[in-house]
Amino acid sequence: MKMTEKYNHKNVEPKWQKAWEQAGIFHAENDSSKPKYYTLIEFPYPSGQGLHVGHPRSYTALDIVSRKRRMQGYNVLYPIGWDAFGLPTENFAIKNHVHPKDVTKKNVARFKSQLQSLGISFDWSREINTTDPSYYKWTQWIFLQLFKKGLAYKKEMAVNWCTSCKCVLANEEVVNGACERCGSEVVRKVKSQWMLKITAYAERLINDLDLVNYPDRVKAQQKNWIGRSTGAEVDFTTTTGDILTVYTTRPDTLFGATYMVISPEHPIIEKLSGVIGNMDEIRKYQEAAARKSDFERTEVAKDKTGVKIEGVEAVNPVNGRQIPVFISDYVLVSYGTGAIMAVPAHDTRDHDFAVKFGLPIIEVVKGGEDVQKEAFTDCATGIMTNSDYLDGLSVDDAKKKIIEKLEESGKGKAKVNYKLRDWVFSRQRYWGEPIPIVHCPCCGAVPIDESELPLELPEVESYEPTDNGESPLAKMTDWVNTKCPKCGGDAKRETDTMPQWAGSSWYFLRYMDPHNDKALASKEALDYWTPVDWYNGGMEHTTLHLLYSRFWHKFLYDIGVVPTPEPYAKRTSHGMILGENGEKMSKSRGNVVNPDDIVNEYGADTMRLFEMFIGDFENAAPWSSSSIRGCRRLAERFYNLMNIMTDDEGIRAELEGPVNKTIKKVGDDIEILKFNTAIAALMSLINDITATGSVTKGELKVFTILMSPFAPHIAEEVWSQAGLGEGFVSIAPWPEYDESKCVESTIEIVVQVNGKVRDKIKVAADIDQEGALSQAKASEKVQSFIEGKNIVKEIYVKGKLVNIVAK
RNA sequence: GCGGGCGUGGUGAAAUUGGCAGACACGCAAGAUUUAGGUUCUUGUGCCGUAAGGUGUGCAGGUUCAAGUCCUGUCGCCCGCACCA
Repeated sequence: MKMTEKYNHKNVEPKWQKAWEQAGIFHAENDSSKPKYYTLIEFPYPSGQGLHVGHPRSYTALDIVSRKRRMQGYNVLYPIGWDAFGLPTENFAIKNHVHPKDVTKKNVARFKSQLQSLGISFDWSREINTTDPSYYKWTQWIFLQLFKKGLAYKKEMAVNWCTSCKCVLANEEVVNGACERCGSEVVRKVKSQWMLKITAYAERLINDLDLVNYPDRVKAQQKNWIGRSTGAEVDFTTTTGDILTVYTTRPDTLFGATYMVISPEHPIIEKLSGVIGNMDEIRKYQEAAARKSDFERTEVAKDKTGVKIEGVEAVNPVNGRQIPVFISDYVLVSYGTGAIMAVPAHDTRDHDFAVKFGLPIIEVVKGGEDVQKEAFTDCATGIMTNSDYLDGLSVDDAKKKIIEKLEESGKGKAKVNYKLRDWVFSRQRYWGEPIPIVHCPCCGAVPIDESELPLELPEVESYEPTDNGESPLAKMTDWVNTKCPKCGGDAKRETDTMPQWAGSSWYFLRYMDPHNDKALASKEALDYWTPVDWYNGGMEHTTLHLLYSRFWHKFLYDIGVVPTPEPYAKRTSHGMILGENGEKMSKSRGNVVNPDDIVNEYGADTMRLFEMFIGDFENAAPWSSSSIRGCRRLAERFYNLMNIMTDDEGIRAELEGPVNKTIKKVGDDIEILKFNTAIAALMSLINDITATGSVTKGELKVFTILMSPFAPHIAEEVWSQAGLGEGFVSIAPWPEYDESKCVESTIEIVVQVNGKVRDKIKVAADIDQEGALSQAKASEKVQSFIEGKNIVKEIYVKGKLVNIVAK
């Protein structure tokens, strides 16, 4: 027997990476008779820090799936690219006086070599980069289509302004009143901004969640974010004869409305300024509210403030009662109509306000405690009262009836509202896709001709954002000054750029046909590959990227570009890898693990095995520098099996059960993301094999195939050194298991007396109840526990246990 | 406040329809071989107890022959949203 050398990952891993690349075995075919399978991971942002150990967790998981699919005979597309526009690169470029393009190039090169050292079976021939003009040409093209359909529009509005990035942020990018990226304060600023009408798709973005296989938590979070609510709009007439429309989800409580509140920005205030008696006071309140940042405005939520509008009252349309109108910043101008009817008896916020301002509280739903003390908000159980024709009805019935009445009288109607806002799409920065629009004094906003795409970023001297909130592009007069595509007159280019989310909203389509210069992808490619079969990514993208890209995809579906209403058939999410101390990895905490060090010390296979073994894939898991050795041991024990290999091509009888069970277990577990238990099963099998002191060639062959998705380099090495088969194990057929071999002929069943385990007996697998019970009762141990007692009941669970209940 | 999730050994974690709690690892202990910087192998390892046995999945109840799993209550932690009418 020839002793193999000690396993050396430093030689083996690069060797096979090169061999795979040369043979092109991971290239997806656009023209294939095989069934297709499209696996996708969120393409990375090539940051200056290099790869994080978190990246490979997701990439390895879908690599395992992709490799298994190839072995099962699928034509697999598992692509990779770079989401490379964005602020960190731009900020680095500014600081170091280099072009963001060069920074990106360098970062991409580093990421690429790091990823390639992990042996992930990406199809590198389809690599894309969002900052490549041949790519962003199509990002701009999609924008133009959105513009043409009226879904991209410019609007003067209060936006989130990051004081440090000097840039507008989408609502989704503001976290607790601070910039998601840099943590600086975000203030409101009125600016003219490009917007995308994602709200037009709100209903479909909710409903079509039924068409896809996403985790419930992802669906719930998206629904929550879109925030659909049903209710009614009700018109209140003011004593000045104006109409004040409110939105309410509780039209049933209309008889309990004792005052109204409008937001400080409500336009009716200006309209009535001549009539309002205390305009000075109102203005003061408006100014104070405007000065507050989002953060303060929500943080100071506990104590309600407001001012009563003197000289104007509103009339409740159902009972003609006159009620006062207040302004208060607890009512948001951006939601509903910016005005509410206040029902303090049945809304805690209204209750707080009413108590503070001494306003009447009228109970209209019976069933609570004293509404003077606390609002009764549980609408499921209550019965209407003090509400004229609604009295005695349930809340649900009352809602229906009042809406009917309002619609009859023309004073209101049923209405659905969403929390989702339109997407603020402008950024006042350099390193993004230029928005392909020209502003003409005569024609307004005019799209540039599609033949002019891509509209490339001009070279600029300085990327510094300007203090007045304009993009650095605004200083490029040569570029900015142009002719109107419509009338030919002097005009100026739009100088804002698109947000980082633009390029990632459709990138999965480009992978299908990445070099196409006639279309974002050919129709044939789109028809063949769409939808993505399995998309894995982080939970943090649920309300940003995932929602945005679903929106774009639905739009592309509507204009006939893509063949499916949803981009991703199945979505899964990985948990974070934490530092060894259980905290999030960060430089400041000093708990960062560099993947390069791990690959260098233990090898990519060990790194892959460990990241999959570390815990439940969907939950966060702390890194452990000692546990990783267990995975290295598995790799070495696997390699050393070659030392005890016999020429027998078969599988020995005593290992048929374990081998077949492991094939089943590993295969099944990969499908449900249980990589940790799949690896545990492989460990068990190698324990069983080594316990016999030898391994047959046939056994090693199966074991090597099962190992190869997890530890592909070492599997390839064993495959070749031991002469287990032709070609690459990476594309060898996935083994079938024999169900009949998975069941043992004799099994051990547990014998309980009164629910406590007293003995275990070996019986034939097909034993019947009588046989099992009589054998159980024959056990000495069992007898000692039932002696002198009456057997009241006997339970037999087939193949599992016997329970004897004795008193 | 709303939505989602979690709580199991010294550690990471396993556990179809309720059916042997702790698979598989890490760590630790003892032993063997042996390399003398971390190797490999064997055995043991939830807790109490020499043992028989008892006990044990955040806590308190309940259903059941049988509960980590189902039900009720409660405590603690994490994530997302949040004055959304």
